[in-house]
Amino acid sequence: MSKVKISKTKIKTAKISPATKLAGQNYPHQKIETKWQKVWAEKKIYQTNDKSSKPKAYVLDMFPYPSGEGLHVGHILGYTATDIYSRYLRMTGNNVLHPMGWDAFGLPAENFALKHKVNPAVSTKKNIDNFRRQIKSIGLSYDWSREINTTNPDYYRWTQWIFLQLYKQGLAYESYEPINWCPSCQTGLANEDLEDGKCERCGTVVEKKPMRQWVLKITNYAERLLTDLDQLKWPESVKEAQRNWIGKSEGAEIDFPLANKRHYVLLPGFASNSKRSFFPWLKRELEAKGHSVQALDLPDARIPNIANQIEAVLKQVKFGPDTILVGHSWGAVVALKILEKLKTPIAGTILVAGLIEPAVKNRESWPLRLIFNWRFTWPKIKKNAGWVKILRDLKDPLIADNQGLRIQQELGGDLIEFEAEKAHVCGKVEPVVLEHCLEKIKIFTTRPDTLFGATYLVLAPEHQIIQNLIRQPSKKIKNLPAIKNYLTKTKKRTEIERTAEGRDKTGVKIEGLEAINPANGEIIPIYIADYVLVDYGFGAIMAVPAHDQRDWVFAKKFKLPIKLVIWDRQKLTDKSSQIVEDVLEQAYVGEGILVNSDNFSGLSNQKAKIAITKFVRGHLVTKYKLRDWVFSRQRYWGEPIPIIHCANCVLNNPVGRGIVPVPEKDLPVKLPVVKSYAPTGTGESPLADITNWVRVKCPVCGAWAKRETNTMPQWAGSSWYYLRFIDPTNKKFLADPKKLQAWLGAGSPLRNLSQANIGGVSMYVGGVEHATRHLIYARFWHKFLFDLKIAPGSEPFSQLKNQGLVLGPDGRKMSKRWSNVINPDDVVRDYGADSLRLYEMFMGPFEQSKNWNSDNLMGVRRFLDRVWRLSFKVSKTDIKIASDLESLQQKTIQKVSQDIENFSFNTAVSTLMIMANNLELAETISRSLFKDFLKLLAPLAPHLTEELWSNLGEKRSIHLATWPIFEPSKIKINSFKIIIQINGKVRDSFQVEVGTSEAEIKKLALLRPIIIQWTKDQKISRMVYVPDKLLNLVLA
RNA sequence: GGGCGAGUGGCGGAAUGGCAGACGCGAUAGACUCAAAAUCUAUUGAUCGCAAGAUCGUGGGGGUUCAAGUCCCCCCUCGCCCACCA
Repeated sequence: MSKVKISKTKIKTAKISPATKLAGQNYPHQKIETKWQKVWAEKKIYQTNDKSSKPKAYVLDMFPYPSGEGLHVGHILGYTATDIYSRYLRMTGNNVLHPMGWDAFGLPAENFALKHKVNPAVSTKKNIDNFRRQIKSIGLSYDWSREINTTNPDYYRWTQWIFLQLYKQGLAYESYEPINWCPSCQTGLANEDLEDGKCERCGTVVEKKPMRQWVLKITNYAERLLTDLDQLKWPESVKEAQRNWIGKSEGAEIDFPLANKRHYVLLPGFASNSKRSFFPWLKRELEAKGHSVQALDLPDARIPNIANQIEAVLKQVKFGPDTILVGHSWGAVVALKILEKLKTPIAGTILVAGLIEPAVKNRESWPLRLIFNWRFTWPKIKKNAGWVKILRDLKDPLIADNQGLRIQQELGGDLIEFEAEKAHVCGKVEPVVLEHCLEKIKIFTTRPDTLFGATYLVLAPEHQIIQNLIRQPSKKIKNLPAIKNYLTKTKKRTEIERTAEGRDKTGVKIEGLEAINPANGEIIPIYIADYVLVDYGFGAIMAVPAHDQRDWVFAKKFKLPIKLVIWDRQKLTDKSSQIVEDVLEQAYVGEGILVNSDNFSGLSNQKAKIAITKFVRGHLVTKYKLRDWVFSRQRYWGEPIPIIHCANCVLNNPVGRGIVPVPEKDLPVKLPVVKSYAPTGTGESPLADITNWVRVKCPVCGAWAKRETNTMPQWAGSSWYYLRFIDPTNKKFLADPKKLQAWLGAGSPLRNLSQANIGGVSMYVGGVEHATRHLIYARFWHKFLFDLKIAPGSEPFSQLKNQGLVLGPDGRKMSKRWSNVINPDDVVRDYGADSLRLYEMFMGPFEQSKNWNSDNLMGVRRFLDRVWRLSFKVSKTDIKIASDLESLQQKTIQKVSQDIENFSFNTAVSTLMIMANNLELAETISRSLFKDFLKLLAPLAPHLTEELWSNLGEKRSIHLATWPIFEPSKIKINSFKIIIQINGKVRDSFQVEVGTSEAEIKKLALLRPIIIQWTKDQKISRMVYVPDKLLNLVLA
């Protein structure tokens, strides 16, 4: 799960102070540490018992991606913290689940393997062994009986199982949309895998490439992913990052009709004519908008002769680039046949309740089945059709249900499925037909209140209208070369160049195409500009330069009109309507009152949002920046997607596209072991070449079929692993629901959340870099499993902490490039695991980034040596403890407990240092006092404390002992110091007995010589007394 | 451009609005030692002063308060994340 990149050379490590500094009275860390690690493993003292009745706590680290570089000191920071926390919770009487595993599928392992010509399975195993050895060497208290590995078929069987459930719920689908393609890694990537338009792995600039992909519909969960954030005890920055990533914005979708006049040709259906159904109404409506309309009657309507019909149409109609052909039912078939005959393309084609096969419901004897030759020359039709819209009545009693999709497969275009006013779209009035006959540009805006100020439209270069424009150039477009030129330039520009260059706005006007502002009927120009993104909203915006800074800049550059429609209530004057550019120096984006907006002028802009949207028949909608999760990788080292493609099933049911999920009983679909797994670069996974693996009998029809050869992305296995730890060896299910309920169900006091019922891991710790990937993906899968009633709560991780970055001694990120990498193995060897652990905790606040400093490491080692020497001063039997030492002990218990609970490990360490310093002053140390001290230190330095504990004759491990109880009554204070301030400045202090009254203290203070000196000749106007602490004398 | 976080000795860092600098590192001096290391003891924010002590001091500027590192406003610097999202 880590982003650590694989190195090719051996890591150079930074120098740490030589071990010789340790000579003298120090403890033998190597001997002690290996000894106790062995004992703990043999006695299995960290194994978690599901059946225990103690309160449960699930403390989890983000499991590592086992890279070839080995464990990083940054990993250890997080792992040590959770280890201390787990040990503390155990000692305070909780049943703690604290497991570890390996997130081992993914690109880096595969790239590493390719480079070194070993199988990724082999190198991965080697890396895991090394990680495990290193982790064990620092004495972390994981329950190793629960170790999991995402590349193990017993594990990924359930990853595949979850995918199948997603598929069955319609949340996994095939897409052919252009996606991010990394030419170096030769695979598609999700949006989340990009950094600055570059591949997050290798830094190569990604391309947009259309290809077949599996995609997960995470967008269905956008709203829940957003709102449930409020209930999580997570760092605010991570929650904010997710809110940002989901990117909710509320606004309106509004249609801008095109201003150009068209010539509509309407063809009626079988046995019908231009006077029936919606034809007369549609003609009237279109003519009212200024278009010309020919509603034709076809000859021989009841026994159609296609040749005659085509001839009749061609005779009456002059087809040109402004023609829009509308065919209803059989008329749609005639329309296609006419398109076959045309020499030049028309503007667009609308097929209403159309068909292309004699697939008609309940009409076996339909005459056209026999007398018509159902063959079409599709490429010719496609070339001439212009834009295509296919309208299908969802309850059509005649036309077979698959015809809409079949036409789309042949012609492309938009398939609109709706419920007609009358069956088979035969109503006198069919608004959906009219709506799609009229050409318009749909835009999304968060500011419908500014609609009257929309002075032009801007389309993304990839917008459908522009694609159509290029394919079927209308003579009315006067600057086609300039448009083409701009599109080519945009294409060449990378994502980075598009966003860099100080965000200089570029664009080009479409000469000869105009739109109508639906609010005021003004005809406005249309521009193409790459600052509009195709995959957000509708890839088109209305530009309101007066109230949007980007539009402002663009309008200034292209000298477009700027029209003020909102103005500050305070500055509102009679002349507001003339303010515009000469006063405005930039867009006015604030709230205000509408001006220049017809009847809406005078309204507050908030109210106008709804009113204006309603006025232009727009809709209030919510949009999200979150995109669906591109889930295929064209690579070898990942979980195979459990899908079979069956050509035979396509024939039987074209709508199903021949996608057959692998039956659950056949899981796991094992990744085949092969010699060559290099990426092909063709957009196919290397698995495609493994013929005997790809070839498989279709589980539905039995014919030979092909396996899906794409694999899952690296983030699949980590999206549910925390569930598997709960029941890692379950053969029947991903985990026993009862155990899931026990460990993740809501209501555990340790989760300590105000809102109940979200459940989840009690404490989850890992790097902040997973804010928008792992942590969003896992929440998505968890919510999905929650909906399936498998997960017991709606959130996977109720509490999250991010460890800060551990930088090199030079303050730079640890990297072989700077030779500043600290190898934990060296530290463990020279200073011991306890020193390493304690040092990392002592470095600074847990969540802050900090530099490595070997001198400071030496400091904590000295502390441990001091504790070692203290043990020689311990009394044989319990002796009386001095009261001030006892008070200190109680304060230490309280502070260390609090600090561990709050992850303030640095101050916990310093508190223990203070205690040790005080113990050192004593001739002999009370046995019970020292034992309590060892317990407090045990979570932080488990080896040394275990050794000293056993030296005191204890037979049972200190880590199974009970945490000392804080007893405030034992804190005995006889006197305390009162600070005397004069005007807030400290001037004096003195000791007073406990119980001295306020009046007495004031009296004593005024008798002090220093105070007399400071206050002489001056009047004390006020005395502020803070009980037991301070007295402030305020002089007049 | 937006969001989040942070600015405190020579360094890492501590401080429920109540003695700024806990604890540790480093440094200086001393003890031990033939010597070194280790260990122990003392000192260690700056300035002035023989001293007692005084003044200044938590990025900068204002404010609230008897009292501000801490709360409020403005500004500067650094780090991280997101970024033409209409």
